[in-house]
Amino acid sequence: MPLSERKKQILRAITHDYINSAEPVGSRTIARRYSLGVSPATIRNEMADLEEDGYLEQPYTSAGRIPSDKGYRFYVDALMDPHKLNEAEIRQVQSTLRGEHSQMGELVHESARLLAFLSQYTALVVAPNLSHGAIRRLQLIPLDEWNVLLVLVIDPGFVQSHIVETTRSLQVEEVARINDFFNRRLFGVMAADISSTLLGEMREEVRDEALMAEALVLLGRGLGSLNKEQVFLDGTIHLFNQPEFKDIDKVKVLLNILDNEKVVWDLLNDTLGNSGIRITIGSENPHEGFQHCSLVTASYELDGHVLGKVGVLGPTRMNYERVVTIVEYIAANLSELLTDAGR
Amino acid sequence: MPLSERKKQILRAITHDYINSAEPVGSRTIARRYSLGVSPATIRNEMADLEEDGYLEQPYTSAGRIPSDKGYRFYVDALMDPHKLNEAEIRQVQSTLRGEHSQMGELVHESARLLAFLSQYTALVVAPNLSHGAIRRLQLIPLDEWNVLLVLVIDPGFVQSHIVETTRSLQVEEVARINDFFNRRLFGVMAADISSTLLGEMREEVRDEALMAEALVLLGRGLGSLNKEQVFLDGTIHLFNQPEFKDIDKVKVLLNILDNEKVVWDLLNDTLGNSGIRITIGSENPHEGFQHCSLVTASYELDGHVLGKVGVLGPTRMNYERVVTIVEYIAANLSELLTDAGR
DNA sequence: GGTTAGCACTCACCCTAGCAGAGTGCTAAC
DNA sequence: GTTAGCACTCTGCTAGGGTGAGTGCTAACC
Repeated sequence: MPLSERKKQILRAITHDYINSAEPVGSRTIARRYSLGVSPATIRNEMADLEEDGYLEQPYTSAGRIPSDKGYRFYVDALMDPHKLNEAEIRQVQSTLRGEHSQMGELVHESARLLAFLSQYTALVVAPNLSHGAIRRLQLIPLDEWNVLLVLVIDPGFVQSHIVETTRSLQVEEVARINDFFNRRLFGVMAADISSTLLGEMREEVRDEALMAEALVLLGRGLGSLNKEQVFLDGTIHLFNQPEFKDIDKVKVLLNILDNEKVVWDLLNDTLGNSGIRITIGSENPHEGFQHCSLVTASYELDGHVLGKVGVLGPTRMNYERVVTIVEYIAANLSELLTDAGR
Repeated sequence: MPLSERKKQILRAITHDYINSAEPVGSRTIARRYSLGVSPATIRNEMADLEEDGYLEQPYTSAGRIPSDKGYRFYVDALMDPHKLNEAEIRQVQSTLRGEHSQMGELVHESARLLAFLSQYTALVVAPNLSHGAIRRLQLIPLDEWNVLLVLVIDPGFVQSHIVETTRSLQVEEVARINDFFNRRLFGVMAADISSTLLGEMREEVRDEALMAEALVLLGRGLGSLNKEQVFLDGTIHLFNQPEFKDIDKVKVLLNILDNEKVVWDLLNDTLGNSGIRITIGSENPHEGFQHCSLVTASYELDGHVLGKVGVLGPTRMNYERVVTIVEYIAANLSELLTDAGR
């Protein structure tokens, strides 16, 4: 049975109040602060109903009410109003992200900082999986007798470089020939597709040439480290400002979990391919340890392909209205910037 | 007046005990745990003397004693025994640092992780100041009509790359000519020395060639971002395990300070040029906010030049014997690896 | 003169009891 | 269906007393 309009108003009021104060909310407070035109006693009756239906809970007998995970879920889905970023905040995003970034990786890092700063919660960002990007340029640069630098530029401008050892010194013309061959064959190819089959084909083509075969080995070695997905964390310090984490042990547990890149990656990517904003509330989260946390994530994309994720982690009592707006805005900006960079 | 041998023994015993237990140490404990051959009463008398001389202090009347900053200083300078790393630890350092690092920067980052893990305190590392490294290779790679990638390899293998916009599309031969000119003129030159004078000279040489002049502008732009020194922090989580930081506000203050890269940099570098191990205890630290912390730092070097610093930050009640050994060992390993890489 | 036992004293820490305050559920009246 | 009144519950705070670790001092001892 759907909630009456008045119940919705009360649930919204309690959620708002609790998000601001972190204190259980009583019927008097609601009656005083939100003019619903009814007395505390009436609100008390409604609250009892809402609790019975699972939207609210009581930390202990005769305390005020706080929203349950189900309550937050309903609030997020049906009750909250979108928050507007103000002029200064928009300007800050624009200038920070559009500033000079000598490397694309820096842009992603910067996004995490911005996200943490604006939301005042902890920001999580997964850097693009480069193995799904198209190769734009691939070049060997001889350094000295035994070392060459393999530089890989992947759309829309991510640069990876690896120093690799060679078994013999390469001549300038040889390097030129290799570079030429590589770029002719690999321009525009998705890095992940280079795997065994394509390398095999190329090996066929150059069968008779020891030089090229060796170059292919170098390439393979360089591509190997491409799959590593980087996770950026920022603003863990904001956890301490939340009263629910005033107990130092809780923060310790959380930080220990977040130290594990794999976990953070899973956290953000169990929704891979799923674009748009996504909110995970408390117990909805599969990873225990985040039972009292909520996560708001969004993807950033290039040409319709999900490149990576940005997210904000905070207590379930998080300011969803604001966080959703911020995450959405930054993800959109990132997508836009990456697309522009590829032009 | 110098301390008697017995006073030294007692000071050492108290320091050891306090480092282990974090509890003020009483005369009975000392008599029981360390066989000095005297009764608690005698020890009490000696402790009273040590307090009068400023080596010990009492948190409150009729509690045990704890070392003062002066006490720690004396301990560090004259009393402590060097700690030996065990087999497993040595193997771990070797394998972690000597493992595959596609980029030198990763090596530095890895050192911070290792330092934090082994010491169980917070690790601080300043990455090498590249502007003092010799240029080994410098190369433009055309990406598309408007962008080229400037790749800079600096001894002993640090790679920096920047995408720069050009005002016009460059021909293949032009790029080759530029690369050739650059490497001929700049090989082995210290990045910092490229500044205005050398660029000016080069500009003279190519005065009549618009192409080269433009290339020089690109180079200047790329070099600009070289001065930025990166600071790595790791193991901040270990702060929480220290009883002196069980008060969440203290940790918050500390983390807020550490968030500021400039401060961390200053912290490590007020000893720049000064090689060897350095220990800063509590109030010896110029930055207030670190009044209850100690810092153990060492430089890592290349060819006798200080490249950067590694350090460990913990409470004044830190295990100096162990930390000093670890910091020394890792700094030495880093120096060695960097030197080897340059061969 | 240095060392030791004995003793009174101090102070943090822990536990308990009591009190105030916020908020509830229930009942009865509107 | 709504509201006022009231008894009840539970937390958080404060004050008081007991405990224990450790000291400084004094006097006796070698």
